[in-house]
Amino acid sequence: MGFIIQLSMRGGHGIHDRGTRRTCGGECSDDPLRYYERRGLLHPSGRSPAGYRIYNEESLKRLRLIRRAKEIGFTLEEIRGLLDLNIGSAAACTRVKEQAERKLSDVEDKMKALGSVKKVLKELIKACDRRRPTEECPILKTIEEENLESAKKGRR
Amino acid sequence: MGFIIQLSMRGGHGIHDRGTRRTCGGECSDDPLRYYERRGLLHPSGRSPAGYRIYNEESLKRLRLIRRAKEIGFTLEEIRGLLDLNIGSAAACTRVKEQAERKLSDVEDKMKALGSVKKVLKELIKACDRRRPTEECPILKTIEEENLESAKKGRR
DNA sequence: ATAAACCCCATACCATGGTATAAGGTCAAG
DNA sequence: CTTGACCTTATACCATGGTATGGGGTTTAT
Repeated sequence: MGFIIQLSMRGGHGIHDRGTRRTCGGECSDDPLRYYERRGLLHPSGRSPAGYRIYNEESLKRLRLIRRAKEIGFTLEEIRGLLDLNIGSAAACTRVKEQAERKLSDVEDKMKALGSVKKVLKELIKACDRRRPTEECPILKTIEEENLESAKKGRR
Repeated sequence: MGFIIQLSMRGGHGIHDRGTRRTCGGECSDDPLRYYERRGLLHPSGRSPAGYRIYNEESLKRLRLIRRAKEIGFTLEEIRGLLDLNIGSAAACTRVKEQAERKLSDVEDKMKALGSVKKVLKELIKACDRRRPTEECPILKTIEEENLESAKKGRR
């Protein structure tokens, strides 16, 4: 029924070859998987008689979801929250959407903060170009004086 | 000559009052100062006979520079680099400007990446609104399938 | 049957920017 | 001359998302 995703690489026992790296079917490296398990994001569907983790198609789907969500910018904690909503249920949709909206507003905040920073940096660089040869560095001089409240407010 | 910036707050010895917080002239709390010292960013100009750190006006200027630069988004390592260029010297200006330009390009990369993420999130939320009541959550469904190469490429 | 290649677990370590704690020394006021 | 508030040091801990190491068991190919 279940199949064993090809896992690890960081051989055990003594002087084994430790340089090699393998991925589970090209899907991911071993340790993050265990790390996700510790964090409560992904549990194997069972264990083989020898104690090896067995993952099924459902786990694989979960894993893909985890990695997509991570790319989108959700933290592992947030992803755990999403997964805990019970993926299949239509009722969870509203809460998932709320999460996505929160994340969207986070992203917008971060972009705004970065925007202020960008403006400051551009001004600093321009000041450098206006500098006369004997003057001291206007970037450092400006950084010392500048009031960056705008940039600070942009932060979340 | 030198003066002692009012430092700490997290009293020592036993059952002292540990709740109070004081700042060095309203400038900063104690421990970050020591942390910057360990990281090589800010050194006291000397020590009092009892071994207390003594900071002068120059240190204070450096400290303000550190904090501004941090707001702009430089890491402590980068700031150490800036400070090592020898602030006063006009010759350092070119290198400082180069750093600022690198940082600007970092910031632009990050904004681009966030832009992709934002687009994806908006699409997901819209998909939710189009959902018929019996359907399962389109966000989770989409996350499972979505190819986010564009978002990945935007990363630095 | 033996070695390579893989798995298990527990623990420690990485960077980042600090905060918290313990166990003391110093200093000024009362 | 004691008390409280401040300073010193060293070390451990926080979150975040993992990677590395050591010591051992299993499975597979030759």
